[in-house]
Amino acid sequence: MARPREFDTTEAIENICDRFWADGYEATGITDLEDATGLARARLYAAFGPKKQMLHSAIDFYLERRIDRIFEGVDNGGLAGVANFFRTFARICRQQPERAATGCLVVNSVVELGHSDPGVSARADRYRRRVRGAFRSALERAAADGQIDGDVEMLADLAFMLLMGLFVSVKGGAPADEVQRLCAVAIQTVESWEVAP
Amino acid sequence: MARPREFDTTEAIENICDRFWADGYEATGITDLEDATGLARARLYAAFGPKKQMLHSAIDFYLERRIDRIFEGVDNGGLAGVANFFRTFARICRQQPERAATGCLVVNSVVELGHSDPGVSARADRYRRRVRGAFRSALERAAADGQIDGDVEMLADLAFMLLMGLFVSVKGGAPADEVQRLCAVAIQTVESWEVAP
DNA sequence: CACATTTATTACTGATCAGTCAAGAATCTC
DNA sequence: GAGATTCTTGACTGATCAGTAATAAATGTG
Repeated sequence: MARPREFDTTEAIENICDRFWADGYEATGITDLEDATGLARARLYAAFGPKKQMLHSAIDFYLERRIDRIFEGVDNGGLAGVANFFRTFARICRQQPERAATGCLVVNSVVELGHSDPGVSARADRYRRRVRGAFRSALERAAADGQIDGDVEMLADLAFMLLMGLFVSVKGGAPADEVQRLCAVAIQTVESWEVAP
Repeated sequence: MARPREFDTTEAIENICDRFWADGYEATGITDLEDATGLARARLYAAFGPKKQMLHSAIDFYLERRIDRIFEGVDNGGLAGVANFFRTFARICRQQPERAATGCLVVNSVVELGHSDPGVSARADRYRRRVRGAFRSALERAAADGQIDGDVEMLADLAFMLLMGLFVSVKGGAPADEVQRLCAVAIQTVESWEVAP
């Protein structure tokens, strides 16, 4: 045991996460992270390692504290869980357009860095499995309840692609009405999978 | 009139385009562009302006010589035009996975830079209109021929989101079999829009 | 209290970044 | 051929980049 750390590393990672999320990896300098955390660069390096590793930690935080929490609500929600997810997405785009315009940290990172960084790629894999897995679980439940009768695997892939389409559109600064229209299409599509009772 | 330029600007832009396409905006240095074009930096600046403007020119080239040409084949192709587009996409992912993994220059740029750069945003708008417009034209033709009977606007949005989902997935280094599965889902989805004759 | 260990602070690296400047070379018009 | 104009060349900026070294301060254990 020795001198204790004077700051909360989780809180710092959260701020680092928000910065990378908003500005991207290359465009975010260590100086920006100093501003975001209020910590001198040497403290950041001592606590989190080099910049790439800071991104990895940021993505880990994002997966645990954002993605997991959001998709817990989808896992067992049946068809409504999937539809409500897209409804919530639409509402956030309406109510917090600035926040929505940051898109998704994982999507942003992986599109920026491609498969050049194995650490990011591995986390992108986890992300895809988690998101698609949540849709699949929800749809399996829906199928078990006789709510839908399509190919669950295929519909899960479809929902995943719809979500990626939304992320790209909002991040690309598509006008609000276009985003709402795309959301409506996603919601209608999901709802159309329900068989007549 | 004075001393003529000794190099082909279009050819240079094509090489610049390929570099930005493969590596992204921030990760591409002027030195990389010198390597890609064989031109000294001062010549690049004299011919194309600052780096952001080089990206703009690169995207313009991309829209004209890649996007336009690809989607000319979709515009009047009816439902088969849309389905064949996704089939071609799947084939490229199979035959030229390296090339496919670069995704789409516009999507990459807009996800990396967000709506911070108006020049990129404007080009992203043009891109969305062109791509979605091609899908819509094709589907309108299909509707006129009685091949489909759904809401053309909605289906065009859907096709657009599917394509974005594919771009994100391939760029993110999704395994080949997963990419093929996603492509198959996109193709099946489009084909499912056809009404029984 | 002394020692070992870790963190905090400050200043400082060399490298690389985008972008420029000045001088020479090639082409045009007259 | 003279002069104006543009392009080419190569060296050169200051700024910023990620990352570090050295020292001081704070804790635990003996």
